[in-house]
Amino acid sequence: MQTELLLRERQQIIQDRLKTSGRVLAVDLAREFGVSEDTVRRDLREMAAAGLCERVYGGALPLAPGGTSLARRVGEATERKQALALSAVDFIRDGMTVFFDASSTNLAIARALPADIRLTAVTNTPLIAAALMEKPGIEIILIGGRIDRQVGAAVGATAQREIGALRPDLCILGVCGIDIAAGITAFEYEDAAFKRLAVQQSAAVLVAVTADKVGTSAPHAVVPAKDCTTLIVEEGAAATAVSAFRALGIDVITVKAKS
Amino acid sequence: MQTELLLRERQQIIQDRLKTSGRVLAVDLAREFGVSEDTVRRDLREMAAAGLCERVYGGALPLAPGGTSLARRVGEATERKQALALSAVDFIRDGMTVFFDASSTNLAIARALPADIRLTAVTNTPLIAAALMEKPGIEIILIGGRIDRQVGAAVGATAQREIGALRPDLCILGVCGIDIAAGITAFEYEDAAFKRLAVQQSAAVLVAVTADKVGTSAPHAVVPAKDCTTLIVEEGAAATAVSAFRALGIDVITVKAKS
DNA sequence: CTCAATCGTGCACAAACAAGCATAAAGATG
DNA sequence: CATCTTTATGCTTGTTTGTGCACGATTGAG
Repeated sequence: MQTELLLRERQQIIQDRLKTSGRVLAVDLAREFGVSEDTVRRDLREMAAAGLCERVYGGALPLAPGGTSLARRVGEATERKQALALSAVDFIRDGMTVFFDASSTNLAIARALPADIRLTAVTNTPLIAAALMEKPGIEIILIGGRIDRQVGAAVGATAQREIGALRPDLCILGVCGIDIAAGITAFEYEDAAFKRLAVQQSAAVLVAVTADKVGTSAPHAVVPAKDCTTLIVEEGAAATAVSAFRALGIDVITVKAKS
Repeated sequence: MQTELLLRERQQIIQDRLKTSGRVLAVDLAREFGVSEDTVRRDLREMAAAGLCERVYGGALPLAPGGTSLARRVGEATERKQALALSAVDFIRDGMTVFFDASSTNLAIARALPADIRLTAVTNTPLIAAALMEKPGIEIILIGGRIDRQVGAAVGATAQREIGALRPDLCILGVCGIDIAAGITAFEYEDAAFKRLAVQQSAAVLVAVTADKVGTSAPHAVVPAKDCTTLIVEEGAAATAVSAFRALGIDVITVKAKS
C-alpha cells in the first residue's frame, strides 16, 4: 500500500463522479479505489448524511440531477468495453510510462484504472486526458496539435514530433481493424502514421478490441500484427484468428462479456 | 541529511507540493525531508491553523479557493457561469481564431457556443477541448505539455512554446483574481507566465468572471488590468471597481444573475 | 416464495494522531 | 565567558480513526 487514497479524496471523487455520470455503484467504486465495499458504503452513508447524495440500493444518486453531458454519450457499448478494460488494467503497473492512443475502448481503460495508481500517462486525446485527471496519482503529458475530428485526437505533424520525444514503457493502441494478413489498420492516413510512430517509440504494445474488429481491416496499414505484444479480445472472436495471433507470439487474452 | 532544511523552507516546499500535486502524505514528506513524521505533522498542523491547507487523516489537501481542481470547480456556480457565458459568446464570431484558457467559466463559454459556429479554437485544457469537439464547425488546436493538476491544463515550457507560435484574434482568459491595483492575477507561477504569454500573443483579451473575483488578487501577477479588452462581470460586483475598470478604457459588460 | 445481492452492525487491528517529556542547538542576557 | 531561554526536533505513551471481516438482516428480481 504505497499510495493510499485519502478518505477526503475518495469522497470528492465520488462526488465528481456523481455529477458527471449521474450515478455510482458501490461495487465499481470499491474495485476502482482498491478498498472493500464496506468502506465505500461507509463513504456513501456519510455523504448522504451530509446531504451530498441520495443513498440507494447498490450505490448512490446525486441530489440535484442537473446532468451534464460529457460522459454520457460515450457510455453505450460500455458493458463490453468495461470488461476489456478491467482486463487491460492488469498490465498497467505503478511507475510505468504509458501512452493512451485515441479509442473509446482506451477511454474505458483510463476510467477503469485504480484510483491510487501512480504512473506517467501520455495521450493525444482530450477525452482520455480528462478521464485521467480524476486519478490523483497520474502525471499527465498531453500531446498537442491540430485535432482530427474523425479520430478525436491530435495526430498531425506537431503531435508526431511530440510523441517522438517520448519513450513509453507501454503503448495502448487503438485500432480500427486487426487481421493476420493486413496487420493493424486505421481509417485515416495521418492517424496510421501517428500510431506507427507511437508503436515504434514504445517498449511494448497492448491492444484491446471488441470482437467485431478481429479479422477486419481498414484502408491504412499501421504495423504488422506481430508488433503487438499483448492482445485482449472478447470471447466471441473468431477462434482461428485467435490461434493465428498466438502462433505469432502474441500474448492473447480472451475475456467473456458480462450479461 | 547533509543539507538540513529550515522549518520555513520545509513548509514552503510543502505548500508548493500541495499546489502542484494536489495532496501530500505525511509519511512521504517525512521520508523525503529526513525528519520524523511528528515534525511533518507539526508543520501540517501549523499550516492548517494558518489557513494554508486542510488537514486530513494521513496528510493534507490544498484549501479553497485556488486549491480546488478544475474538474471540481466546474460544477460549482453553473447557473451564474452560464449567464456569463451567454454574454461572452456574442464576442466570438465566425472565422476568428480564439484561445480558450483554463477556467471553469471558459468551459461554460465553450459549451454555450452556437452549434453552427465556424472558428479555429486553441486551448490548453482537455476538458474544454472535449466540449469543443461537440461543435462540428470548430477546428481545434490542442496545446500540449505536462498537465498541472490544479490548473487542469498544460502551462509549462512545452505549452508556452506552442502558444508562442500562434496569434489568436481573441484570448479568453481565465483569471483567479482581478483588481485595479494588482491587475489580473493567478494562483500559480507557471500558470501566470503562460497566461501572460497568451495575452501577449493575442489581438484582444476577454475576461469573464463571477462577482467574487472582482477586487481580489492572487499571489502571481499576470498583466495589468488595462490589458483586458472586454470584461464581463456579474451585476453584483462592486460598483466602484466596475467604474474604475471603465475608466481604464475597458469595455465592461454586466450581466444579471438569474434568481 | 426463493434466492442472491446488498446492507448494517459489532469487532479487531493497524496506522495515524496529540500531548508531554527529553535533548540539543541557536540565541540572548548577565 | 557562563548561564539562561528559546526553538526545533525526536521519542514515548495512550488515544483516535479508518478499514476489513464476520454475521445476520434486508431488499428486490424472477
